[in-house]
Amino acid sequence: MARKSGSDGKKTAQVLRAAATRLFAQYGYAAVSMRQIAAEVGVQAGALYLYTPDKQTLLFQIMDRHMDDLLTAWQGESADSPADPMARLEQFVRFHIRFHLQRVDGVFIAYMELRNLSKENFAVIEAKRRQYERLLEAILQDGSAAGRFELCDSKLSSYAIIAMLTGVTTWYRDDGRLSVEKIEEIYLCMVRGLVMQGSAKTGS
Amino acid sequence: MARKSGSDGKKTAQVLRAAATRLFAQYGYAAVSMRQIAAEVGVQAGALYLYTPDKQTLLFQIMDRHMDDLLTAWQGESADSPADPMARLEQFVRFHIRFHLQRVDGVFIAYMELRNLSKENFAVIEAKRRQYERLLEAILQDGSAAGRFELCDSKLSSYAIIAMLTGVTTWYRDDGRLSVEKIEEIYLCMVRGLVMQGSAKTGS
DNA sequence: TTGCTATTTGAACAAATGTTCAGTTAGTTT
DNA sequence: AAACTAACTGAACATTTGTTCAAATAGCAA
Repeated sequence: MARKSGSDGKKTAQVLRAAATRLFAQYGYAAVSMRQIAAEVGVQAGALYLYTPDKQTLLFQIMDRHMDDLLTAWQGESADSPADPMARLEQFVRFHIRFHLQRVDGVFIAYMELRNLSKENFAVIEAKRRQYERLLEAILQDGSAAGRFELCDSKLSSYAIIAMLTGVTTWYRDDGRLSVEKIEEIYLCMVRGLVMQGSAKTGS
Repeated sequence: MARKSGSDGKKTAQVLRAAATRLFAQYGYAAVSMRQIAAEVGVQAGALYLYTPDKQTLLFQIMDRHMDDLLTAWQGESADSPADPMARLEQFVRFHIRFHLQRVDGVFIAYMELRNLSKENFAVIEAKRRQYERLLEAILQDGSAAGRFELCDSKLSSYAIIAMLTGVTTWYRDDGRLSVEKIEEIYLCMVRGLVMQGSAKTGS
């Protein structure tokens, strides 16, 4: 019935976002209640409505922030992009794996909870996902036009590469047998093979 | 309060499974109620408990049946497996894409609803998923041992290939620009490049 | 026709849900 | 010290949830 000692709105907002992200990733949006999230934050459910108009907006803002962070981080990363398409592809692959392994919960939600978004919210997130996918597609098309790649199909190659790269988050463990650097190397190796397919044919 | 005219338990059971599969895939297990499933079946919620002990078991049985169908179908498909590892890999890739595109809802649930399974149910499904993944890993290892593949990493190659193949279900449309056959060819091409990566290096 | 079985209805039950808000206390400003 | 604002509590609200089960009807066998 009272304000808690030491309460700080900014701090609570951050704790709320982190708690909601973790619980949505672990159990799923619809399976987690506002009361559960509140308990994790250390407040009552009613207090959450000081920080979010409703549960749907809470989910949307987590996903939207994740996509914005991803696109912004790539913009910074690619500011000094090399000219060589293979080097740019390498830059993208390393970036994708590194960024995603640092935000496994956010990535998980961004891919798993699309169905729980309202139509309008879905459209916003979908547009940003397509924007990110087009980044890779552009790299692939440039490389193909420059004769550096021999793609099986431009669009499907970008779908396939994104799928395999994002798939890393489904099995990666911090204490696993492979470091992030090693995983980057191995996935780079596989992606090179995938985009250089034509050379593989002539080599056999 | 009465039995419906023309009611047939076997038929209702099949309709229930199909309706639950479609609704779980479209909205998610936790977001769909037994009343919604019942409405889709054309009965009241109480009637569902003649066919399933509870909601969790309904989900589990859908996922379990899907995995059983997948493993059984592969067993039939690979009964006359060619000896050449590349041909066997091709067989697997075609099979995976074809099977998954014929059961998009089932596939979706099998991958998306793991979190909603109880511990015991999860263990059962997880074991079958690993069994399927090992099928591909065995093909890759045999090909590598025979000198036909030059893998970047045996285990990660199988993870990456499964991820990209399964990812097809996230964008495929029946009326899209590509036929299932064409998709198979393109993904085969990409998978070949991925497993022949070493040859690509020496070719450059 | 009678008796039995199968299949369903419809309401009940206990519990949980998202959201609201008057009231209370902590922190800040005057 | 007083006044104001911020941050929370706790209960209420309407609704929904999974599940149960007595009763009713349809289908089938004798």
